[in-house]
Amino acid sequence: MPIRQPTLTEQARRTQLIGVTISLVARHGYPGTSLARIAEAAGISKAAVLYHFPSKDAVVRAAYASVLDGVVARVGAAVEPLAGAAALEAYIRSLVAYLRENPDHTRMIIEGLTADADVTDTPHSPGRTESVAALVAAARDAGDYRSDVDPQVTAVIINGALDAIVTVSLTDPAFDTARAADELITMLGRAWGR
Amino acid sequence: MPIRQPTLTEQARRTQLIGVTISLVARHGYPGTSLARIAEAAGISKAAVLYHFPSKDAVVRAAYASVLDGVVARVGAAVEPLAGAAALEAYIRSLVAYLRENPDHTRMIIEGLTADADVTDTPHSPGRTESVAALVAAARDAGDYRSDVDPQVTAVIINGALDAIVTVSLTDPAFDTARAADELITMLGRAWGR
DNA sequence: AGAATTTTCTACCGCGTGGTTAGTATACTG
DNA sequence: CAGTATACTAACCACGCGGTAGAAAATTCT
Repeated sequence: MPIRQPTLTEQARRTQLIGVTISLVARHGYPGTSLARIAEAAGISKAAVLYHFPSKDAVVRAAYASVLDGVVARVGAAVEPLAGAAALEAYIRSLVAYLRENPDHTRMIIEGLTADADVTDTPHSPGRTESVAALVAAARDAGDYRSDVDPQVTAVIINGALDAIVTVSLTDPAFDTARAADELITMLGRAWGR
Repeated sequence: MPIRQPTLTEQARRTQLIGVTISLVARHGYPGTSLARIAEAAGISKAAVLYHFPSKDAVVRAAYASVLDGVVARVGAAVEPLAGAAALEAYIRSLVAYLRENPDHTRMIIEGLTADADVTDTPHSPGRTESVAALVAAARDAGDYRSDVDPQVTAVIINGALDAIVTVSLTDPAFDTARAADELITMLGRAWGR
């Protein structure tokens, strides 16, 4: 038996630990999420947690990767079948919708992208700006957007606006995120459409 | 002697402590800024720090208030003499310029507005969205912007875009923040101007 | 049933945290 | 010169942190 196949309980525990870690980070932030709290929330001891993961940091990183996978899958599915400006609009709408539906994941991501610049430098998904810039460039090349649009700068603005929309919606549940997304799309259309 | 007037050294120590705290937060983030590190950076003992401030938290809060006062003063001076869309544009440009010139203050502010939602709830300047919304509404009422602009949503988008521009500029010094600010202003003008 | 392995717990370790206490130079003041 | 407020330091405290050691359950395999 050259490879170790994960046991059933192993799999279950890992997903459970990832789950409780996500909600803990959502509730208490990164620094407030200690090994003891993770263990307590999962109903096991600290040592048991470190039996399934090499370190507390690994648990948090696994949880972060998990939520990131989720949002990437959802947004990817929404964007992939489309092209041009429609793809960019699908990105905006699907991202806002997903994060609206999963506030815990949202908290986790927001905490994550402002991770301390201590030893571990930015896990800050490095390709996000580039991905959106590519969508903007595609919309331009498809003839939907003016040729003088700056994909890089526009992408930064779009992502910033999205983060703000989601962040506000966390503290103000009455905030209409779908409407805000539409407003952003309208702005983009008026500014760069042709 | 009903009121205590601060001594000269008292004043000096306080400003010094605030200064080192700002750079510490900028370098190591909020959680990485401990009382011992503040004391060491200032060249005095922990107890001496707590002699001038009631708690470590008070030091950090004072430092945060200090940088906030600075940016408010600068942006306020730039915005005040103007009106309509010009005031909003001055807000955008002066904010970006100030934060570009004071990266340490920027780090501090960015760390601060993502403060842990633990016990201390958001110091997240609550009036920022409202202030910008007021500027947008003023631009609308002055006839510079369409009457169907939504000040609240637009303010959220603007502030988010600004945060993103500043954040990117921190990790990518080559990023042209002034150009990005102009781009944002152009977008706003095309979308809502008349 | 018995052996082997997977999973878990209790107890502990060293460390860094924010904060306190007692004592001590210094300097100003009556 | 005595008295007092200022501005500090060294030592200490309790606590929560991530992580480890070894034994004890639980589970699975033969």
